[in-house]
Amino acid sequence: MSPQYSMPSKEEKIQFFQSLSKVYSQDDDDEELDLDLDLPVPTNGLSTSSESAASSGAGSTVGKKRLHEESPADLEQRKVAKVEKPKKTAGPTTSSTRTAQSGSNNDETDSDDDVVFMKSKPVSRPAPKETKSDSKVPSSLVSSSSTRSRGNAKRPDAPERRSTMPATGLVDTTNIPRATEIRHNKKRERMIFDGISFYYIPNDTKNPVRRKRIARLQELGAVWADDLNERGKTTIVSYIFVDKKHSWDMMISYLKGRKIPDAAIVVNEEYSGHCIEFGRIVQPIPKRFLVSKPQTEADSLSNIPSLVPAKSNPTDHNVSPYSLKIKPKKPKQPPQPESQIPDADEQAETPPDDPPPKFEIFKPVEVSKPVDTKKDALSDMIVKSKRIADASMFIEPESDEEEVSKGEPAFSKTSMPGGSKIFKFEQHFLCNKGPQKQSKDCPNARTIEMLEKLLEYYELTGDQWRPIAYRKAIAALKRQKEKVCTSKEAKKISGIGQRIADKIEEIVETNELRRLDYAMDDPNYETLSLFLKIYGCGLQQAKVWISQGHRTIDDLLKHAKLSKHQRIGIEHLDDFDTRIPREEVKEHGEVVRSVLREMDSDLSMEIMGSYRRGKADCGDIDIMVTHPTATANELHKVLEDLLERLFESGFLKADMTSSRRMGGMTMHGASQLRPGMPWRRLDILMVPNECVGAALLYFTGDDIFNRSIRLLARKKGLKLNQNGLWKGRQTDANSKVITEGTRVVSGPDEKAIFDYLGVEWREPHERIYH
DNA sequence: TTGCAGGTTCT
DNA sequence: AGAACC
DNA sequence: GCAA
Ligand SMILES: O=c1ccn([C@H]2C[C@H](O)[C@@H](COP(=O)(O)OP(=O)(O)OP(=O)(O)O)O2)c(=O)[nH]1
Ligand SMILES: [Mg+2]
Repeated sequence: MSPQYSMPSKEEKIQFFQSLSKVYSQDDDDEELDLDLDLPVPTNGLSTSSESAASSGAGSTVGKKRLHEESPADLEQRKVAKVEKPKKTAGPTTSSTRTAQSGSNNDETDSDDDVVFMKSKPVSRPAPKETKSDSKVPSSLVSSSSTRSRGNAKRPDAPERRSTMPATGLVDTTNIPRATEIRHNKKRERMIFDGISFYYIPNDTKNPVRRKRIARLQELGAVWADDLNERGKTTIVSYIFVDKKHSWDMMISYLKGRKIPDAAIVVNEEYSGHCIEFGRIVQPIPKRFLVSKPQTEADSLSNIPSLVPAKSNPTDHNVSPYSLKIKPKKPKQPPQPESQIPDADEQAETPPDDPPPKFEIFKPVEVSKPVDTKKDALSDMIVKSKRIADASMFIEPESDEEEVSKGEPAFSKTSMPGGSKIFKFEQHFLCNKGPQKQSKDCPNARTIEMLEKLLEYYELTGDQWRPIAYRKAIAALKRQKEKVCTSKEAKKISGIGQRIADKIEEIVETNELRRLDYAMDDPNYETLSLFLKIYGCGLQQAKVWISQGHRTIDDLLKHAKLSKHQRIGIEHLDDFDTRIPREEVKEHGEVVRSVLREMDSDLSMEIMGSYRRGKADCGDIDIMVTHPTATANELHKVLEDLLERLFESGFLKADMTSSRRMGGMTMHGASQLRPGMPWRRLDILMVPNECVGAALLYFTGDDIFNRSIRLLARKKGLKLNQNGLWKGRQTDANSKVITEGTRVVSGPDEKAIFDYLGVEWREPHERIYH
């Protein structure tokens, strides 16, 4: 192994935000960029479609990710988060000024939150230099790339620990600093909004992000007005913030005839964050922040087009205008590592709050990795695991950890190839954990809910591993029968380490998580979440679109370059983002089954995926087609034939695997039961008989279970894939076979695989780990 | 410090 | 080769 | 982020 050199410049990575803000920055020397990207800025009414799109699905969940599969809790909170509509229900607050907390209509969820970052550091243009006092710390965001253009990026310093003030519902006027006499708030931030008052459209805190923004405005000195012109009162609104997805017209109707003060400046919701970044109130860039009355229909529409002018980038736009560092080489295998500098500064600073990893535009430039490590490491691991298995034969279970669970507890009988039995070693795998209870009555429901939000956030981050760690931790927590209250208790649970344990304790004690507040504050959070719901759009693509200035689905339709999948994904954003009732899944399956029957009576099929695991609703329809004797080649032809028939019947609406190469055995498309019904994602897999057992295992999932049991196989020196369980099989990073190896288990029996691996059999419905 | 599943398809 | 997805 |  070649250890040390592998630590290249992780700091090369640039925080997404940071780069974005740079792009946008109106700062001195950025002119050219501005031109280049010409950010469109949403705000106006062109976001219509995005609105519907956004509201249709989960408000804040990240689509695709197979994380939580819908729990009542999820729905609940989405509902809350979703409320948007410009209904004019500005609560009848009595006082003329409000606080985000008090105004919150639905705050039982989280009582208060104050976000504070950038504490003492004078935000205003920190000297470009990055106090490099210490070598190691890459200082969260800025640092590394800071050199380029000035570092005006947000530089969240260690957030000050905030006194956990309950601020119970009350109005808590303490939050409303008296303008004149206060220079800094308790967090010692400059009160940049001192003396201004603002009104929000809509003027409530139903939306969590909006609430956050309002709270920030207040923290920095602004006064939240109850009405536009507090008649006879002192407050005269100086700024009107129009929240995302609200157009000028919506604002007018929201105001119901009330007049906009002449002096008021109407800006979009991003403006406040922009000022905070700069550390002072800056002149709003018209195109970016000002919301104005559309001249004429035509005009308003044509305004936007400038967006992606014929400019450069249509295709490979290198994303940031600032050609960031770009990835040097990054040769091999791990396409993208990611996890990044975990802690470094994070924990170094204030333990409680983490560092805000913001979104990064580029992947970390991983540098070369020791290629050879893999083998060595692997063999080491195998050796080690063997040793452990032997040695620990009699150790009792106690701590189980890792992954897959083979169900067995301490003594299992299953015989192994080598005559070994299941021991502690295997128990470490998740598989072993029993099925989890339903989220409903779980004593840790609230904790889980919060951690899931954080998980969602980390997924937007691009970190490859942290989200997995969170999923495992959450899964472990779900399996607990008792409420976990302290970090000490939490840490005992396998899959939960110090960091998450601390968060659990914080959640239990304060019912909130500072890290989360911080995360939600990210201005691109929502846009990123929205784009990621599009089938065919992943994190990288979403970042590119955002860096190009796109903010709504409409922007994408009008100006972005879309792949075939993405186009379909956008057209059916709502459909694909909606889970399918079990009954409907079955109907789709029956359609396929009947067609298969016409083709060859020996063909059979099974509905796999979450359906087979017994879920009440599924994200898609997974179908496996088998034949007792057909060869792969024949199956391929069967698939072509099947698709043609399905297409003709009008059932199959799209084939996103169209250029299926010869020999293709899979199909990914969309089907529709009857006209008018939603399109559903349909996945078909043709499986030759000798692969059926492994395919059953694979296609039943869930994915975490698969990874777990595969890791176990690996630790036993075997390889498990959808075609079988192998010994001596080697593949390259690209999964091209290097050494065939021999298939140790083949055939239609999935149980044989469990047996060979020494994993206790688990029914499909017990294979859920997320 | 290091690994974290293994594969397919499209661009 | 990278990205998205199973 | 967790665990070895
Ligand atoms: O990264 C992955 C994704 C999926 N699978 C397997 C397990 C999964 O059960 C099956 C089908 O994938 P799908 O994405 O349809 O997941 P699901 O389990 O069926 O859940 P959903 O209800 O979201 O469709 O493919 C993996 O092995 N690895
Ligand atoms: Mg599925």
